[in-house]
Amino acid sequence: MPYIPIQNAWNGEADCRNCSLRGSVLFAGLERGDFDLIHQPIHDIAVPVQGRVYRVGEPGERVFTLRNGIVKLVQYLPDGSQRIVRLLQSTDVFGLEALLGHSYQHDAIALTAAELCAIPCEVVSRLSREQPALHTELLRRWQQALAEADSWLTELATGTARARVARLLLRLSAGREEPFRLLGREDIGAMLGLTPETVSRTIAELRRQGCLHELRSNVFTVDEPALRQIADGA
Amino acid sequence: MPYIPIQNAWNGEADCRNCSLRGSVLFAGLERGDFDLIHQPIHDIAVPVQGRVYRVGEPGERVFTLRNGIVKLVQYLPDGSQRIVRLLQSTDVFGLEALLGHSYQHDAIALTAAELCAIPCEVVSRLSREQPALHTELLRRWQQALAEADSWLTELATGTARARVARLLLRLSAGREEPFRLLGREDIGAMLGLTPETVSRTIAELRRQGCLHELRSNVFTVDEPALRQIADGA
DNA sequence: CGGCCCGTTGATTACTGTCAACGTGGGTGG
DNA sequence: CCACCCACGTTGACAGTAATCAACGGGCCG
Repeated sequence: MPYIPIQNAWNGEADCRNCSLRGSVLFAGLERGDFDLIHQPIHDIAVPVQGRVYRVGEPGERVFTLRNGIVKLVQYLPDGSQRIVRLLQSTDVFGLEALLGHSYQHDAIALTAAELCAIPCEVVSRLSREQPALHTELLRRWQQALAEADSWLTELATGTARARVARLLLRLSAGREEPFRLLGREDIGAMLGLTPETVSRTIAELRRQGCLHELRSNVFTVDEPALRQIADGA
Repeated sequence: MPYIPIQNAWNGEADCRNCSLRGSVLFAGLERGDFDLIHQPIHDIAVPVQGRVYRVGEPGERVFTLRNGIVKLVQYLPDGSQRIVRLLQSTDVFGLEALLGHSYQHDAIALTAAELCAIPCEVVSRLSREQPALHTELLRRWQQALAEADSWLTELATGTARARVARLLLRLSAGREEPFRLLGREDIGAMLGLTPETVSRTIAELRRQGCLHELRSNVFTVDEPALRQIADGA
């Protein structure tokens, strides 16, 4: 369970002007000149599978943008059980609480190898003071996270195991036609509030019913309409 | 299930300068002069029990501050089942999505008689442009809602019915020594993802075990340490 | 090649949902 | 003002679902 110190995994200073993700990223609205205001390095970081970006309670000094890969945000209960409260993918921003001087409220752990930008809070604070566009973008990001949290609760914590698994599969396959690699059973369980065994059984059942086809080991395609029926309680 | 048009329940224009809640409210950081920038009326609204403040999908034109009472935010699944995703109390702000031009994402329904301020988005947008203090306060509110949503999921959607009910009771009694009126069994169920029957049984059991004392009908005091043990999975 | 982690499956138990009946308090209408 | 009715909480019996404990097999890494 390696904690990846930022320095060790450092790839080099990001060149935001030429960022391949500009347009969908936090700094989307900025002009070329605005980047001159950045006086602290923005790091481009590689995180291995299972690498921890930050830990709950750690003082928050940076905000992160995910460039590729999947990251989970995890919270824990006193009895040690864990719950995944959000899943992040490309262009998502996380660790926003750092901007308010708070410590991080989750463990952020990479589910796949991931690449991300670490932006010092000071940079964001300063730019957002001078650039209303960035400020609005921040609000939008916050609201997006909140909406995601609410629908996560409504969709993934309500109903039978079958319905919840179906809804999760729909989310994960979201639109794309291609097959996709499914997460580990334990992680799925932590998202849905189920045990790994129940998840495994449920997936097996969906596969037998033809809602789900396993191409290679743990790589699936979905029958979206069929899954949606189950998701909506059929 | 009356929808309460704002005009019908109008109490009069709020006088924010002399607001009894200033200090804890959204406009806390403003100076006296700032209020001169308000050119649209802020309404003080009374909402009866079960009154709907706004409806999911309705175009969002106002942000609300709860002065007293309890309001629930509800989301629905395609099969009609509902889930309460947040509970609001005095000084809480809701409907923030309106500031981004979004329609409301929940039904907001009063669980008790409630009194609240309805602030036109335009007022908040304008003030926040001129007043960094308000801007920061907005970010804080957003983050607070997000943190609440995350802990809601972790605490109230994880573990057995007993543990979840216990955690909810601890939240509702939160600190205060005095007895408090419990919500309806159906609402509790909608918060925890349980049926009203299971909630009723669980509460009866906690009462038999002495963790919970019913003074009057549906008015309780709690044995906090005992409840916390159960909440933490004992 | 061996061990280990992970997913799968079975058997059993515990828990929660469902359906139904009953009592009570509050509100309505006569 | 009283009677009635309805909504809500409670409880019981039962069915269905998920958790638990245990065993097994396959793939991957050392």
